[in-house]
Amino acid sequence: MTHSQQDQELHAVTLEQPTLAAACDAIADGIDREALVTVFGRCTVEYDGRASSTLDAGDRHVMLKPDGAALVHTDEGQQPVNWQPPGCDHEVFCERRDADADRSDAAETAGGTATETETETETETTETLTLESVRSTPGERLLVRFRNVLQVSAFSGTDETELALSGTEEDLRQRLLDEPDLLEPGFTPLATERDTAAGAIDIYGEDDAGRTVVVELKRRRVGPDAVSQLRRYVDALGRDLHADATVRGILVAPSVTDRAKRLLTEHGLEFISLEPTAA
Amino acid sequence: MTHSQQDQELHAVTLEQPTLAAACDAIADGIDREALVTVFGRCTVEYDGRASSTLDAGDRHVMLKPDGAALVHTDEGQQPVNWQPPGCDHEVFCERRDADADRSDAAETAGGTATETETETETETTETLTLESVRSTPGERLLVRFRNVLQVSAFSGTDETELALSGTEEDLRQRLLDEPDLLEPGFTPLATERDTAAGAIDIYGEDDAGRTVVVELKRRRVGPDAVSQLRRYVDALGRDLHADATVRGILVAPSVTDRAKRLLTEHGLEFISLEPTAA
DNA sequence: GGATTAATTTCGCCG
DNA sequence: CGGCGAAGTTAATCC
Repeated sequence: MTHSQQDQELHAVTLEQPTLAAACDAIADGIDREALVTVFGRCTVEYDGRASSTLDAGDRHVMLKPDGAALVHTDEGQQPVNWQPPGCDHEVFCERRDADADRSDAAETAGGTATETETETETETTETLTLESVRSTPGERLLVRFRNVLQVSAFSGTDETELALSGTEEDLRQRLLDEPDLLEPGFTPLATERDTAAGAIDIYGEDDAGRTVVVELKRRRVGPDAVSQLRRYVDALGRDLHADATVRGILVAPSVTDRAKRLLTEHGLEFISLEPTAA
Repeated sequence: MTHSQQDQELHAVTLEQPTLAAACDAIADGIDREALVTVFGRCTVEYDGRASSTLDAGDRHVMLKPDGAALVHTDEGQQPVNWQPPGCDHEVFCERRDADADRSDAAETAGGTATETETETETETTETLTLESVRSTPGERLLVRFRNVLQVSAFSGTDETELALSGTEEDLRQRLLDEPDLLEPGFTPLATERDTAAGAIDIYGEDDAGRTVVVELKRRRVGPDAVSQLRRYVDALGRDLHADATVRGILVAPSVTDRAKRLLTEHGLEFISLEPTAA
């Protein structure tokens, strides 16, 4: 438990307004030490892998995690504008680079007089700091190129705790298994995750008349997709069992949309309103 | 265009090892100035809203965005361990708080001698820095309580750019519309997003024999859910049109899983392999 | 590693 | 604001 405790000791190293070379060293050191590294500054971003994307120059916050994840955040949105999943190798390097290569904010100079001769034809070279995160299976690559870095930080710490979450579909399942009458009086659960040719049924059981019941659980209000899912299981189970067997399909969720309600009716399926947690 | 340019000028303010009071002031100031604020330190996290969760003390990186988003990141994973969507109000305050309230790392003291009398019964009060992000519709609240703050930063900048992304389902749709023969010779697209009682069809058209065709597009390998979706649209369209109309359903994707293939066959649906981008 | 499905999914579009 | 479906979804679980 105490091995490499020094590496995980809580501390943070920060550089403000560093030169690109100094930023590069600090980032490389942070990656080596398996710290959580953040970089803030003006950058462009390129991604290529499952899809492809480019992002022109803007001010963004980049986070490199020791597990290989990379996150590029703008000042808006919960989701990063670009990212890389855990399992990547992070690299950082400085290079002299032709400034014309990413002239992303040069377009704003429109409307000038025709006599303007300020078209910059000389090849300005600028130093650039590049972050590269690569993984395979599937092969994908993220490139973040900074021309200005305002801050670099490397954070170390420990987090051995696990999130305790309630209100999930699993909670709803337990609630129904603990009190099957919540579905309807006489319902008897026989199996969970029962496999069919179309996938696994959440709860498989029978009603008080001995009819087979397929229960599909959703932790929140459901739409047409959940109805299709239930229908798929009912169909498959009907095929798996004797052809003449009656199979009831019951969707359990807090509520359904109108369209879902209609689809349920069309296919002879039922709905029971129930939430993951009581009260 | 130049209004409040000073507010958006690129800069970063950082405090290292601040007192909780100083951290509180800096965070409050950053929120006021609509900066992107980050806090690193040891904290506990509570969430209550669409679900509920608690997280014991650990070292984490918290980001507060000016649009109201909040992100709590550990050193692992692409996803934040806790978060709040855009649209929240961020608040920060310091308070003296009973240390027993969250004694989350006191459990590690096991294995001591039986004569230990160090059980801290005196009520230690500790100053605590609390971040609170709240929104309504749906009502949900995130609480992050720090007992130590190692760093606070406030970042300002501009990002007017938009991500240019390719390899999406929209690309696949355009590819098929530009060259309908990629589906099959003689296919004629008639509409996109054609509405049915079960939802909108990606591409609606007819084959060279005049039969109605429903095309469902997926940018990547598909499983049973996509087959269900296609089936839903074919069923609905069959109901919408004359009862005797023949409706073909074609799934277009790079590939399908075995189970999906089986479901397609069972329901008389077809599959064409095609990727979002050529080559 | 692939398949399947949940998720505090998030996000965008549209009525 | 709610409904609906895509997403470079991510993440967990099972095989």
